[in-house]
Amino acid sequence: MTYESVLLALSDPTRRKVFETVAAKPCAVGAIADQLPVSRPAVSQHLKVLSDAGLVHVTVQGTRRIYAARPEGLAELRAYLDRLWGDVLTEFAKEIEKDNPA
Amino acid sequence: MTYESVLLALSDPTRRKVFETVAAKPCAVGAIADQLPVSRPAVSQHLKVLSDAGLVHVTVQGTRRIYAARPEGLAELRAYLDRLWGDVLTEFAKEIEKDNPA
DNA sequence: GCTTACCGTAAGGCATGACTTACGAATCAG
DNA sequence: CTGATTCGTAAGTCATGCCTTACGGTAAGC
Repeated sequence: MTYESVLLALSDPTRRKVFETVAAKPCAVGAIADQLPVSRPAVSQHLKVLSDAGLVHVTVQGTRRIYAARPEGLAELRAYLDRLWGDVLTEFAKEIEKDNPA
Repeated sequence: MTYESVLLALSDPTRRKVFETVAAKPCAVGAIADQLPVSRPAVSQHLKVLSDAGLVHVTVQGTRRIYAARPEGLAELRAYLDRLWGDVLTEFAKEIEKDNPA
């Protein structure tokens, strides 16, 4: 939902791998777990965190649940980074100007 | 250095606040701690993590150390996000096309 | 209906991480 | 040279997080 939850969700390596997997191609839980060195429940828990952060969404398909990436989640984080990027560049320019006075 | 360390560094709320503070204006350690509900050593430890991630750099000034934000650190993370953004949008487009066949 | 496949949740263990206080090093003021 | 300021690091505590196994619930196949 917020960029803070997105940041926290993507900070874990295996959870980030889970997201990258579904970002490349929508996938069922078991299929994701097969490609990772963790158990299926672990993947399920990671998917819950990603879902709460708004990074993925589910579509039920029989007993299987297909998870897919959601653009809005990443957009949230990108907006925050762009904001921060502006501040950093502004301060960086001031510093350069201080070293090279007109 | 890597986008992974940057992601991890910015995942903590107070550490993120520390970075936002120096991003707005270069600052000494004590001055940062005064604006936060944590002790000065805690800020020092956060600054070390931020420094290892390449997000800040130091300039010694007598006994004081002025920390400032470093654009390259954020650039690393932005590049990773843009890469991910491309994958997500591509998959998103496929999904739309599947629902609205030509 | 009964079995099988797929999945979420609960409970517990174990490592990691964030914070504190205490201490030591380095610099400036007097 | 002494005292004061500023800071980094060490040691220890305590919470949080990630993973595991165990269980229950739902849908498909025969």
